Amino acid sequence: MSASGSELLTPAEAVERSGFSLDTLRYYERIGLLGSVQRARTGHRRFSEHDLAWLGMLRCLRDTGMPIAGMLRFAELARGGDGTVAQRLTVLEEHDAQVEEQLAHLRRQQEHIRAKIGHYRAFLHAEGAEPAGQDR
Amino acid sequence: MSASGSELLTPAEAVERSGFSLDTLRYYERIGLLGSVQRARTGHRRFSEHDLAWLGMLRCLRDTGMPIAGMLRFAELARGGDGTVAQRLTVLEEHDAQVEEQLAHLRRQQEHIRAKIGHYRAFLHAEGAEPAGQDR
DNA sequence: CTGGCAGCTGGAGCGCGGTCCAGGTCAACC
DNA sequence: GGTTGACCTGGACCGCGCTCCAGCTGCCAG
Repeated sequence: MSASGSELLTPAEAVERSGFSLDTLRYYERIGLLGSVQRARTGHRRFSEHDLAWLGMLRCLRDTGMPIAGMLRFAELARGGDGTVAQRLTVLEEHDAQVEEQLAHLRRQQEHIRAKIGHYRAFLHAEGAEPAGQDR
Repeated sequence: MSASGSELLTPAEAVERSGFSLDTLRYYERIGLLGSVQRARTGHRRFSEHDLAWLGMLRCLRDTGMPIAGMLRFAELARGGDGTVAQRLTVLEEHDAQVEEQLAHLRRQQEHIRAKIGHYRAFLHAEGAEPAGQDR
């Protein structure tokens, strides 16, 4: 706890830097995704760089489709300290595999979309070249 | 029993082939994503191959993150016939671009996850090699 | 004739992930 | 002293995309 007392961010700054809304930050704290945010004397939150880094991790997990329950599990492990690193590693490895699957699935579906696009283009091309009837 | 002068599928068959639940098929029909499914005399649905193909398209759009409202718009265009092909093409092209963004974003986030995994591995490695140290 | 089963309908309910709101506290500035 | 503005809290509410349910019909097997 040696931090230079000045590295703390106001809620507004944390919103800006994390990209989460203030409501979401409060929500995450409430459900335990974000532990023990410091407070100013007034009761206002003060986010540390550490908090911000953790929020970056949460964003990453969230954006790759991990549900809140999963993030919560990860958060609890993280609170468990160094002893849980192996478990956290496992969680991330499994999640990484799921992300890989997502990517593959997305690419496959994208191919279908592109095939359809090609089909539509061909149709329009044919129609333009051979105006079978009336325009417009 | 390849009866099938008409190739119509029962609800159960449609569920199996489309991968959507029966409730979802009914829901899609209700909200207008799936127009005019035929009925047997008993009132039971009979899905055509055409319906199944359309459901495939819907799955593709849904799985790539298009919201129901977007699919609905696409469905309405599709019901509009050949005259809407150009608009449908535009919709799909835009959607394809969004899928591309999703892919890029997912890949970026995956890199972060992998970096973290690397970090954890390094930690475990160091700990295993040099068990006496305390850190933090 | 009797069951059982597949499917029907309209409508209520759910899980997720936030988002919004009323009512209040402090600090600072005019 | 008064007003503004950032932030606080607990709890209600929301939009999405289904999912479930009660109560019913019709068909086929035994």
